[in-house]
Amino acid sequence: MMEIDIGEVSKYVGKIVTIKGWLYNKRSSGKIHFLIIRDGTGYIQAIVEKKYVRAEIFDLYDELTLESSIEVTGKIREDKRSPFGYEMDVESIKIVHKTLDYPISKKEHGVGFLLPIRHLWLRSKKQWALMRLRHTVIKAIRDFFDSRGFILIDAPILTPSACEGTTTLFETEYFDEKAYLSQSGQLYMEAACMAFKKVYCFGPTFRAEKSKTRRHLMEFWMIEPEIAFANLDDIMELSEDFILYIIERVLEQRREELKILERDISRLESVKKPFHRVSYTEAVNFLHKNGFKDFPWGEDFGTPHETKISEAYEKPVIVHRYPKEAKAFYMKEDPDNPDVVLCMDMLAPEGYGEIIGGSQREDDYDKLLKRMKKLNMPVDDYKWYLDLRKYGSVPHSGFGLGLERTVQWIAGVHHIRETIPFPRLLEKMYP
RNA sequence: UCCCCGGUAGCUCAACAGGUAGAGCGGUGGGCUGUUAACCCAUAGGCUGCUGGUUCGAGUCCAGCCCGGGGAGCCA
Repeated sequence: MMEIDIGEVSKYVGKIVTIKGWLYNKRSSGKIHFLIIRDGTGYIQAIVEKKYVRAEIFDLYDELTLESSIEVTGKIREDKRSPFGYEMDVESIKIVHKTLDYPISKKEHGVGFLLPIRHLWLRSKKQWALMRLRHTVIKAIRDFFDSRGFILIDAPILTPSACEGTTTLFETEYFDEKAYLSQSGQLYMEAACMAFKKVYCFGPTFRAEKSKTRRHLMEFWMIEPEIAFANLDDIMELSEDFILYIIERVLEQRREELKILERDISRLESVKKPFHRVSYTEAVNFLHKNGFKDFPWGEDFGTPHETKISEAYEKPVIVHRYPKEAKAFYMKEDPDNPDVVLCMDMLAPEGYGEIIGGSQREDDYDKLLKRMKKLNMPVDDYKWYLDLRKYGSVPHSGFGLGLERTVQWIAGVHHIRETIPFPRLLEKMYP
């Protein structure tokens, strides 16, 4: 008997095949039973009619509980009445393992209930769609950089000190030394781009901030490209192409999943080049006219400000050239205005917040050293980083994209915790 | 750390102005030959988060505590 994946069912119309999976739902009208089966690759409705199958097969319906693992054999048929377009006329059913008291029912559940059973929640249809979407976003990210000649350079996860010095880090032990879980691979990418020109890293990132919002995770995945001889304009351009590439791929390959997620696809289709670009100063003027008339120039934007700015546009918006004092030490001063630095943030539309943060890096040894000293940074720990400005320093730029924030926006889900298989939340890491 | 909201059946929620604790789903038993979170009938299931207070009477009002949620800060 031919065994198939449900995802390939359209190739087997008229054939008798076996499907191995789990019972997702069942319904009955007495002499006809409907079994909704999922196997991880898709969903199909299987029909068990009393007049066509042996009594012991027909009666198995009563024993079948939701999420029991089963093997079903029958003929595949196209049928508009099926919620999935295809059906199987069942000839035989084998119960592999009978599930008792599966906790997730067909009605809605709250997160307090679902999070501790994330290992089971992943089987639900919305989570199925989300993880498949996430997979495609990751694949698109790798293909984008690969197709443009970038080299993947993995950054270390155990690091001796903070990269940016602002966020709280997870501390651990490295033999007799203190070590921290990486909060960014950027500094290492700066070293790597001097060896490979165009590089990127894609790995987990850890931030021990006590953030308790629907946009924060303690552990998330970040993609950080870094390019030698690139300036701020170059990476703004790159970030646009990058986001467009991801959106196009998702629209091409994940229509079904977006439908399950009830995503308004027109919002994604309207994302076209060029994105809106505004300077920090222009954004502050905008805020002054839109409900934040006392916002002081020089302060970093908070969430309400970012939301206000992003809601003014139907596409992502890039805000560039923030005040120097509000930004990280490594950002290059704007030669046209020493109060601002050559940096950029990309804000997703619909209030999903910052998905990209990037900058041109300070490439002047003396200026960087002076800045680090002014901020009381442990300069000795950064000797290797300063070396990059000592031996053939060049202008270089890069940015970081938050994978889960991007998936959250594309999928249109309310909370970021659903965009990663096993979310690490504030004081919560089970399962 | 601060602010706001919540905690009632296994789950999701209701209970007006303080007056015997309710529904849907899930469970159990029965029915139905095209169901779409199927539906119909019957049935079991409760220390209303905890402690104390006000009251003839508290799920409801008050105080304290515990737990959960999401918002600020910080960021992707």
